[in-house]
Amino acid sequence: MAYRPAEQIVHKAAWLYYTHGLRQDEVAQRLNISRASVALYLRRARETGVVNIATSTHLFREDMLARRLEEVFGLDTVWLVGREGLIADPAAEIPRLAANVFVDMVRNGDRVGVAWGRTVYAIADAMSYADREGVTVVEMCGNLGSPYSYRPDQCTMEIARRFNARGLNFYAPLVLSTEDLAGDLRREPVIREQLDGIGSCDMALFSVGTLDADSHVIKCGALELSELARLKDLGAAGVIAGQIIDAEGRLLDCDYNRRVISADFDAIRAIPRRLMVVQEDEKLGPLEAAIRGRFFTHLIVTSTVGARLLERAGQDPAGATATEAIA
Amino acid sequence: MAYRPAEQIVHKAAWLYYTHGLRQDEVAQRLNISRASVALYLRRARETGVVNIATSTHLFREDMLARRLEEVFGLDTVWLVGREGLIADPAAEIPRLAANVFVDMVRNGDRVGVAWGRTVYAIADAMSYADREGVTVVEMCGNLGSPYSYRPDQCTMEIARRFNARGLNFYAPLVLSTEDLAGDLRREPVIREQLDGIGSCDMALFSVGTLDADSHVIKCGALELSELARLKDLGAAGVIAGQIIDAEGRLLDCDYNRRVISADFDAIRAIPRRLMVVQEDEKLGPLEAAIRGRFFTHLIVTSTVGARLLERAGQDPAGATATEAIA
DNA sequence: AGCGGACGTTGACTTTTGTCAATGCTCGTG
DNA sequence: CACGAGCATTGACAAAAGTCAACGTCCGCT
Repeated sequence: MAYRPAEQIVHKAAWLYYTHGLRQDEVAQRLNISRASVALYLRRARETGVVNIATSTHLFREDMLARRLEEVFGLDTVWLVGREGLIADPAAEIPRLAANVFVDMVRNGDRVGVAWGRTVYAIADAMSYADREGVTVVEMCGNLGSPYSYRPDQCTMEIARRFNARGLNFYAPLVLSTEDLAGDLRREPVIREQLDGIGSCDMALFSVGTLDADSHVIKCGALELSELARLKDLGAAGVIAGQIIDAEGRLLDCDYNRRVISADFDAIRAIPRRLMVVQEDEKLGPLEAAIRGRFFTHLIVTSTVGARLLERAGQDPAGATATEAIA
Repeated sequence: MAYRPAEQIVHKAAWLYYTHGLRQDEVAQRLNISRASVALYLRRARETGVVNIATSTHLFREDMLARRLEEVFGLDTVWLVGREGLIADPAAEIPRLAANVFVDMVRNGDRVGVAWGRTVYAIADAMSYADREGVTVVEMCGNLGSPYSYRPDQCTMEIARRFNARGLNFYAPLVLSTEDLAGDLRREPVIREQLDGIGSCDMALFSVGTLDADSHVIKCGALELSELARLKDLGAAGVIAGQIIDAEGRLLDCDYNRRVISADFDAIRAIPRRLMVVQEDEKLGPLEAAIRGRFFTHLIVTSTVGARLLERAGQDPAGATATEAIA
C-alpha cells in the first residue's frame, strides 16, 4: 500500500503522543507544526485506525451465568449484556459490544466470513477502523437487493473497509427461481471457488434469523410470505446464512433451501472461531436451533436470553441473581 | 478470576468513556461519583490494561528496505527503526516498537515462549498491560542468577504479569558443570515436560546474543571468559536461548552446549510466529547466523542493520535512500 | 473503645486538549 | 496567467481532563 506522505505525519504524531507519551505541544514542537494540527492529526489517527483504543469486555463476562452457558453448551466464550446500568436498553448495547469483540478476534492475515442481517450491519456500523494487514472478508451467502436495508455485499464491503481488508463478494443471488438453476450456478467454477473458500476462513461473524411475517428473509424478499406456513409445518425453526434450519439445527429439506446459494453448513462448522450475535430476545427459538446445529463457538446475547437458554436446557440459571445484583 | 467490586466501576467508567464516547462529567453523573474519580479510574484502566491503546507500527514498515528483507530472507514481517526524526537513538526506540508489535501478536489462549536477555527485558519493561485471557508464558531456557541484570525467570514472570497470564518457569539451571548431569536432568519428567512444551507454543519472543568479552552469556556467568577463544575457533557465531550457534545457525558441537538446558532448536522452529528483536548494530554477525538457522519469522532491527544484511547477502539495498529520505 | 495508617473520594485549581473562524497554500481550470 | 475552489494550517478561545491537598471512611491493632 503506497504511503501518502500526508499520512506519515499522522503516524508520527500518533506514535509520539500515544506511545512516547508526549504532550500535544511537545509533539508539535518535535514535528514543527502547530499544536492545533497535532490535535487534528490525532483525531484523524483515531478515526482511521492508526490508533486503536480497545476497552476490555470483561464487564460482560463477569457473572456466573456466562460461565454456566459456556459449560453447558460447550462454547468457547459467552458475553452477556444485562442491566449494568450503562444504558437503558440492553439490545442496543449488543452491536457495540460485538464490534469490540469482533475487532479483537480478527488478526492480521485472517480470512473472515460474514453473513448478513440487521445485526451484522449494526456491528459493522459500530466497528472502529483498524490497521490490519492481509485480512480478507468473504461473504458467506449469495446477494440480494434489499429494498429496506443494507445489502449483503455492502455489509461485507463495509466490514472490509474498516479492516483495511480485501472484500470478496459472491457473484450470485442468494435465492434463485428454480432448483436446477441454483444447481448449475453452484457448479460454476467461480461460484464453486467462492463456496469452497468459506471453509478455509479463520473466523466467522453471523446472527440467526427468525421466520415470521416481519422477519428479515421475508422483508428483503428472499422468501415469499405465502411459503412461510408450509415451511413451518415442515419444521422450520430459524435462518442461518440465508438457509432455513429445523429445531435440531439441520438444513431443512425444502424447496427453498435447494434454490439458495450460500455457505455449506459443514464449511461453516469447519471455521475455528465463529461469533454468533443475537440482539433480540425474540430470537430464543432460532438461537436454540443454532446451538443444536453447533453453528458457533462464541456468543453474544442479552442476559435475559442467556438465562432462558439455561432454563430451557433444564439447567437452573443460578447466578442470574448475581447478574441482577450488578446494577 | 474473581472480580473485585472495585474493579467493576473502573470497567464501567472505561466502557462509557471510551466505547460510548461520553465525557468524564457525563460518566461521573451516570455512575454517581465525582468527575475526579472518573479521571482516576480511567487512568487506572489505561495502566492496568482494561483499556488498551495501540498505535499502528506501519511507520516502521513503510520503506522498500523492509519489503526487500522480507522477500530476500523469506520472512513474514520486518520492521525497521531508522531516522524517523522521532528520537535521537534508533536503538532506544526498538524495545518500545517491539513491545507494541509483541502485544499485538499475542492473543487470548496463546502459549508464548520467551528467551531472555537485555533486549527481552527492555521489551517487557516497555509493554503495556493487556487484559488477555488464557495466555501462558513459558521460559525457553534454564535459569541463571544474573548478578548484574534481570534473571530469565523474572523476565518471563514480568511478561506474564502484563498479559494477566500464567508464567511457567524452568525448574533447572541454564548451564550445569557436567554433561552427564545435564543429560540426567533433561531426562527428568518435570524438565522433559517443560522442554516438550516449547514446541507447542503459538509464538516466541527472543533476541540473539554475541560472543565477546562483554556479551551477556559471559557477564551473567553462564560461560567462562577463558572458554571463549576456543569456542570461536570452533566456529561460534552467536547465542540463541543460551545455546551457541555457528555461522550457519546450527547448534555448535561443543562441551558448553552439551551442558546447557534449553529449548531444542527444532522445537523453536516448530513455533509458527517467532519474533526476533535486535537492538545493537554490533549484532549483525550473530543475526546473520540466526537467519541461516531459520530461527525467526518476524524481525525488528535498525535500518542500518537491515541495509547491511541485504548488502552482505549480495543484494543491493535499494530503497535505502528512500529510508534516509524519511527523516 | 480509641488510635493510627492506608486508602478511596472529592472540590477547586491548573494544565492540556478540542474547536473553529480566519488565513494561507496548492492545483486545476477558464 | 489569473482566478477560485478545496483543503491544510494556525491562533485564540472554550471545553475538558489532570492534579492535588484536604477530608472521610474503613480496618487492624493496642
